[in-house]
Amino acid sequence: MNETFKALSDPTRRKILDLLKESDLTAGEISGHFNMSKPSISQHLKILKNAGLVQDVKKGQFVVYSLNTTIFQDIISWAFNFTDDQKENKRG
Amino acid sequence: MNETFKALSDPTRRKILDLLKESDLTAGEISGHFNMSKPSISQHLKILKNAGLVQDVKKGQFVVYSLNTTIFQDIISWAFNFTDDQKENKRG
DNA sequence: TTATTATTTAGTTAAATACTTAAATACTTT
DNA sequence: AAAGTATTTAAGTATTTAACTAAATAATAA
Repeated sequence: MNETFKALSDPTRRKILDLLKESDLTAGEISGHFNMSKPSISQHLKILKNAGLVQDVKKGQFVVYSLNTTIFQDIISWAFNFTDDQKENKRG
Repeated sequence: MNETFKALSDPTRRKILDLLKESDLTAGEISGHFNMSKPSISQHLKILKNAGLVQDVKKGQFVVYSLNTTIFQDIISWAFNFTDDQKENKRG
C-alpha cells in the first residue's frame, strides 16, 4: 500500500489519473496537458506504473497508457476499514 | 484532497491511523508504539490533524487523539470514480 | 512555588522528491 | 541508411520531508 499512496500523493500524478479516466492516452498526449517537460511526465508515469495504478502498451513508436482499475478497489477496501460503517459491522 | 493524500503517503502516519482505529489514544501512548522521538510523532499527528484525518481533545495534561472517520468516506468516493463499477454506471 | 510529566515548537541535518536539460533508445519514413 | 518523431534514461539542482536534540508551554503534584 505504501507505493500506492506515495504515487497518489502528487497532484500531477492524480491529474494524469483523471485524464486516463476519460480515455487512454499516449505519453505525448498526456504531457500535452501539462506545463512540464516530457521527461518529467515520463518519470511520473513510471511511478504510477510501478504502483500498479496504470498500464502501458507499446503501439509502434507510441506508448499508450491506461488506468489499472483493480488497484482502486484496494484503496476503497483500505479506507472502508476506517469508516463508521465498518465499526457498526464489527459490533453487529 | 492533496493534503489528505500527502498525509497518507507516510507509513508512520498510516500506522498511527491503524492504532486509532482500535481505540483513542494520547500522544504519549501513540509515541510508545514507535521507535521514534516524541517530537517526531507530534509532527506526524499535526499533519494528520491538519489533513482532517484525526481530531484531538485536551484532557488535563494529556491530549487524546481519535479518528475523524468522515474523511475516509471522501477517499472512498474519490477512488470509486476510477473503478469499473463507475464506468458501468456511466454507460447504463 | 518548585519539581515533574505531557506535549508542542524551533532549529538543524540528511535523505527523498520533483523538476530541468542533454543524451540514449526505439520506431517510422524517405 | 539517414533523418525525424516519441519516449525514456541519466545527471544535476532546488525544494521538501522526516528525523533529531534542545527549549518552550501547559497542567499536575509535592
